[in-house]
Amino acid sequence: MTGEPVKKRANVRDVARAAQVSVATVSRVLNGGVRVAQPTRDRVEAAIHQLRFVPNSAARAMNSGRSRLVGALIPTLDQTIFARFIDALEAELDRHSLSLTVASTGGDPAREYDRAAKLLDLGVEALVVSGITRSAGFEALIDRYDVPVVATSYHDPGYRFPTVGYDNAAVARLALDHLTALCHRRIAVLSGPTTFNDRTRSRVGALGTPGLIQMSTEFSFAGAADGVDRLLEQAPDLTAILCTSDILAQGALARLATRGIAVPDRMSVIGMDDLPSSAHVFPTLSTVHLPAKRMGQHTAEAVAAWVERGQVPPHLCLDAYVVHRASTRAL
Amino acid sequence: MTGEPVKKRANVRDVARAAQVSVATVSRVLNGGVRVAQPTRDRVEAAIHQLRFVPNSAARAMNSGRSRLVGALIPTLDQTIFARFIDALEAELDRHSLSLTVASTGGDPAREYDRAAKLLDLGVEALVVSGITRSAGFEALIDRYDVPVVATSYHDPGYRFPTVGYDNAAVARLALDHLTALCHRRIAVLSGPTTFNDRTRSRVGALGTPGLIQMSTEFSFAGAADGVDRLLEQAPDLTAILCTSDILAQGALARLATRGIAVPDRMSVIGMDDLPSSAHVFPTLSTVHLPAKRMGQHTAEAVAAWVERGQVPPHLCLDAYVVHRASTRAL
DNA sequence: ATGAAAGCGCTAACAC
DNA sequence: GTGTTAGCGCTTTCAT
Repeated sequence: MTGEPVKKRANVRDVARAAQVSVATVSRVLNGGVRVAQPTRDRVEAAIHQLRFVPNSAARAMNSGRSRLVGALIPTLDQTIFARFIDALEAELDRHSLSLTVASTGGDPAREYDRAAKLLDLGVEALVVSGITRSAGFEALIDRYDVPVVATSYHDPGYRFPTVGYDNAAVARLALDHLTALCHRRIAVLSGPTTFNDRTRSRVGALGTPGLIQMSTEFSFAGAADGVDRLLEQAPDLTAILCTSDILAQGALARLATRGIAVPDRMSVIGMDDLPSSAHVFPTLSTVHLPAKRMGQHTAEAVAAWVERGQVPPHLCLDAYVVHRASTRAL
Repeated sequence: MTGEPVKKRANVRDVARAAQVSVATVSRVLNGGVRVAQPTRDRVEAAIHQLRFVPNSAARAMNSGRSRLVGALIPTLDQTIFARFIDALEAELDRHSLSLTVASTGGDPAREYDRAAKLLDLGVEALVVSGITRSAGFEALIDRYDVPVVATSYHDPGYRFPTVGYDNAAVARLALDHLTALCHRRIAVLSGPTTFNDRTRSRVGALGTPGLIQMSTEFSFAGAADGVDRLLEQAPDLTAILCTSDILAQGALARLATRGIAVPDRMSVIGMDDLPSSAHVFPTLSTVHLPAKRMGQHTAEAVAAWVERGQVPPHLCLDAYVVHRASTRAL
């Protein structure tokens, strides 16, 4: 058996030969910018198509120092609000010919550090992270690799890395104002754990009004159900529950329904996030709209401007607003 | 100003020099396998730590032909069931030191082709796709790059690429059997669009029982609401609605609540997917559990075995089962 | 405008 | 066991 001539992928050399030019010229037409005579360029392009040539991205990355890879460190994909963000981020990065590599951290700074290191070793050109709480070594890591970092889901002009997100404290106040404007006074705040979660912490922290009952539970539907039970036991005369996320609010809604407590007649409920489902649960959920999709797009723009043109993006505060639906009403 | 000596990243050569060995030896300790004398290895490792050496992955990829990158083409991240899958896939791939690069296709084969081509150019070692419907050129593309492909969310032993998923037809029948066992006879099937979606098509197709009313709507809460309205108009004597996904079922539940139709007293509703939220909506949703998380783990294992050891994975059918909750009951 | 040639950082033959 | 050396496929000076 004569070994069949394994048809290898064409490389610049093959293209150069076919187009009767040098590899440098091939490289020039590959990467725009430089001027190449039209006839020459045509010949090269013909050869590229004919040989089905596709530049090897590892080789390209090695020489140019550009991997066209962006890494995203998210607490979890398994949560609508982050998934929406990532979905939009990916779509927009693609428009800049950048690919998105994801890594989940479980919201744990130590894991974030590990995964960041791996992503950096992989050669990502930029990192997208969530919130502003970092592990100790993170900044040193970034300094070492000298790579752009954009922090999301949070707006903090004082943060070392550019932030693209919302003012979580303001978001919480928006929800509270909505309830107080509806004359509610006996209000409870139902939140997820604040450990490791600066977004939740900011939201809860902004609600330091005396008279508010705070309740922290596991971040899940089940957690919300449990939280509602404990809340009702502790303060039977409650008239409104402010949840720091729609997941919690939806869980609370379901629990209240089970317990036969009419919403909004006997209890008002408001969430934050404005998940797509929130407009369709029963009763439809009043909430603070957070532009996760736009955040993904803006983040992609910020990253692209930074890696493509070296423009460090400004901090960006996306605005949130209350969506008044059926789960809240005036007392 | 004398240009500050920009401290470049150390490379194998630097390590070799520091450890007083050759680059080949450094490479050997970097990639296990070959035997290196312990004292030598110790010296090399010391040098690596001291110089904070991290192998350049582009260079490594170029020489070894291994990028350690896996690409996933999903219809959308912005849907819990896919997000859960990706979350698990990513976590498990990480355990094999593989990174996950995602690309969303919107469920459109043409876009899938485009994104696949980009991912392949990027140098991914394997591709994870959803379902078994591919664009015309897809297979040719795969042949050209000769890269492993694993199809998910679908089990079809006859498919060209290994599938890891569930038997969608059986899943649908499970739901139908549940309803008929509860003596329901006037049953409607509410599904999303079947164009481009072979999973939905299989589910609906398996339900060819005469007497079933089929209704296709947009895949969303709003679509479900609309579908319920049309269904009720068309067949007021309906006693059960079988939805091809929990999203649709939850939308139906909300709509029925709005219309004052008691579930399950006047209408039973069953979904498919078993989203985490389904156990907590009101009433809790009966559904067919689909192991999205386990699918992610198995898919990662299949991919890893293939790229690491050349083992083409077998088709895998994960089992689904009915979860009987409060939204269905016997007539 | 184009070509020649020098690497980029690493792996893998092949030698000793 | 360890070292030498030749590339991998591309980008990038530097000539011409």
